[in-house]
Amino acid sequence: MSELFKAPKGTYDVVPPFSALWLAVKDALSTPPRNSGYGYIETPIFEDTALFVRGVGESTDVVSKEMYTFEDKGGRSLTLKPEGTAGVLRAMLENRMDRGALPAKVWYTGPHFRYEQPQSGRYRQHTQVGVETIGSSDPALDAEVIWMAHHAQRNILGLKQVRILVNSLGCHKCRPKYREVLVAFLKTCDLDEAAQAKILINPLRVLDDKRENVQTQLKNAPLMPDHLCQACKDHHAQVLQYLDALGVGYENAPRLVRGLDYYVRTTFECVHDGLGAQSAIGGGGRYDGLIETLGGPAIGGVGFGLGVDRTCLAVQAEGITLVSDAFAQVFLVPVDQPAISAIVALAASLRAAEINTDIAYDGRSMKAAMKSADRSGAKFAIILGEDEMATGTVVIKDLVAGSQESVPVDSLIDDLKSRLKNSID
RNA sequence: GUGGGUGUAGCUCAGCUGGUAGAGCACCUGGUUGUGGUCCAGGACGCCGCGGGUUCAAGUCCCGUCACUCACCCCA
Repeated sequence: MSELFKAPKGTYDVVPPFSALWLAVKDALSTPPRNSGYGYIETPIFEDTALFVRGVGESTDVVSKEMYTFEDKGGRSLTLKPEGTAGVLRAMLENRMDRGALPAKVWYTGPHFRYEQPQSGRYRQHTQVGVETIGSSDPALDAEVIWMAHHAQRNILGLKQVRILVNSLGCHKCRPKYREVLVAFLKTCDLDEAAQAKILINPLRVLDDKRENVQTQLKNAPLMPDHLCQACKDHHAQVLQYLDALGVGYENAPRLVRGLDYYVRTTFECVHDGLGAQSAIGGGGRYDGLIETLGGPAIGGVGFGLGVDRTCLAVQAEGITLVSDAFAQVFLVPVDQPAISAIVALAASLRAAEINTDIAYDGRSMKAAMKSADRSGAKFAIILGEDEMATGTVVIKDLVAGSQESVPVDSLIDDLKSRLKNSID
């Protein structure tokens, strides 16, 4: 026997029973956008490398060292998408969605790829549910996006240990001025090489350095919210006011910075306190200016990306049960060989009637078949043998109560439907 | 990219100071006539991550490597 293959480093398989949770989480995260006027969009898993270089920003870690870039047989440089926004905006522009009714709002889900050192909650392939909106600078839209994340996490999934951190990063007018003030301050600090390098690339990122010796030095650092221009200040105040009105509990996080260069004004991150170091289960913000950078008109946009993998971890960390582990509602047990073909046919008709049905295979003993029935999580076992075939009946056994009775096979579907309905109440 | 930890049956793990492998759970089969979840009996399943070295002898020591894991960094 030859050696088994393993999933590539930093990747994992979504398999039962975990996959049921996975699907439920994807469904939950996409419910608010589906209820808020967002259309579904699906874009290629790879794009021209230049799209990310220009869109996400050359100075970001994502672009400078984490991209899966390759050349295809036609000599094109392509990159597996490391984040969702650039590709979706490209598609919206290419499909002229900027010319129609604005704002245009879309949601999407799919895998993203980053060449990183794997760690708990950090993978080389991870899945996000995201939204992007273009064509509005209304702070109500910023608030809507944040509310959707909050609603999905807090209300639909029932997560309790999530916090939403909100900040404003200013705009292309006020940020450069603030940046100078910040750099001047940082130069007075005693920082190591890594931090010094960040001052040159993006000094704001020094602010969210986790190391204690760095943080203590930054105690009196100038903060962006205190240096916003009037327009940004007004916008931010509006967003916060809407969030209050919507009942979204948030924390002001004046040091929150995101690693993607395109964010402007509103920036937010959803962190979960039960996850260890990789605590961000979602994040997003406004990216006015990015659409122009990608060749589109001078219109604004806001969006978010919510991590499916990390949200699953959060759900598990809180011990929340979203889905039952039952694989079937009804399990068919043949008593003897002749009953097997009858079981196969009966299963098909129950399944066609949308009753979740499974059967025993391989002609094993009835005891083994009953054991499988038990394990399937089904509420009822249907037993069929010689006697039943002769009389046109089947035996329905309630696997929880242990009771059983003989019923006519003709009315089985209706019978089961009412029994299943009753057992839910 | 930088550090720490771990790598033994499907899963969780035991295996003391080196002498060619164990438990629990899970799985399969039985416990006479067509019945599960409890119980009893039996059974199958291990290149002890991989490669090299030391040794008469290595799961056990040394080196390397890969993978997993935790943290920095970064982010979902």
